[in-house]
Amino acid sequence: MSWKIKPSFRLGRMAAPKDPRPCSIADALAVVGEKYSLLVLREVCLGNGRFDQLARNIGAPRDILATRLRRLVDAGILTKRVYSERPRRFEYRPTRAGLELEPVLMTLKEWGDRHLRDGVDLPMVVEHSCGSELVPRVTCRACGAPVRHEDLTARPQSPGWTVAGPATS
Amino acid sequence: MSWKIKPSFRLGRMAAPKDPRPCSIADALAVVGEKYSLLVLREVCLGNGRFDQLARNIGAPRDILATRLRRLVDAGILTKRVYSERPRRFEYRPTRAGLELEPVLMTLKEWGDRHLRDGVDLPMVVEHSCGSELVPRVTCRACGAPVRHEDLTARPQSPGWTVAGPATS
DNA sequence: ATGGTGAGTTGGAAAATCCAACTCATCAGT
DNA sequence: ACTGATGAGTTGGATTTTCCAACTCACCAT
Repeated sequence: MSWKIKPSFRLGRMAAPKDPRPCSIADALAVVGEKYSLLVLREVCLGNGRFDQLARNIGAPRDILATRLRRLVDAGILTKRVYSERPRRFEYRPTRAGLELEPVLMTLKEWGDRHLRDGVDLPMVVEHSCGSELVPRVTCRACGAPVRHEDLTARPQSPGWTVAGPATS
Repeated sequence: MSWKIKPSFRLGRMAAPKDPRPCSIADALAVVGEKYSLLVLREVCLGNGRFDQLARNIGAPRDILATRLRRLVDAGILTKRVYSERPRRFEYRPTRAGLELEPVLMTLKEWGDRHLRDGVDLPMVVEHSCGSELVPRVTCRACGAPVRHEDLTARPQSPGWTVAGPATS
């Protein structure tokens, strides 16, 4: 019998690392990127923080929901608090860090409103304290201009970052 | 032998619908919420649109990556274009809709920078055309104020939306 | 004693992911 | 002509997650 040499060993090719880039996007997704996690946050931000409400409103299997809640509490995004002793009942609420994810949710919602709404059912309306409907816009903190792809340049200063220059279709 | 009656039938309890809420966040996540999808978008926005680059930079299994790319192309977020006949080679690029997800990415990145960076490896820097480092901020389009949870009120006008009032930890 | 609610847990089936290796076409070097 | 490399995937099998319905446990109401 003859041996087939593993191609990986023919030349000492390095094993590919899992996520080569030190990236806050990847890290954030590792925390809130699993299925249902952001929907949990949506509900919790709306004040619907009880297990059964969450299961119903999100449509998530109860066991999965339970593990997501554990994870989000561990990650410091949610807190679990007792709202009734005897019978013991709990409620999940967003922490500060959790609330600060709301802009992400709103930005995603706005994208969905523009690209995915079919005209049949209207998007939910969120009202801003200024009196008008909230249409979130992502701006540059320094100059205040809306963020558009054309205005961005990635600077690969941390090692592990290589870019090929801006891309447009 | 005695029958155990399914509790679901004891009282005519309605089967729980999958996602009861008509929600743009849920819809958006159905498109870009699967594992790796947003990382693909990150790379593609950086101009790294080739299969092997994507696989390396993201650390995704090649088969999964292939199905994600198909999905993102189908959803109109990416286009696949030939950059070389003979040998036939392809490249993925963001569409307009894809580019418009970049603010979501940047907002997520900013959250990660603030909450997840450990000080060991620095966050990647994105430069805005105004000259300073981009720190994205989500604002209300109407009044320009930064979006904070305290200033938001959900108006459940579409059916299926019930909220319990704002929540804070 | 029976039923209901809230917050989960359990067990088994179904689906998705992971991984290394394989394909196929083409080019580059010797 | 052969050997090796590159790009863009595909394939088969093991592992991990998800899904689902039912079950638990504690308490309250009738």
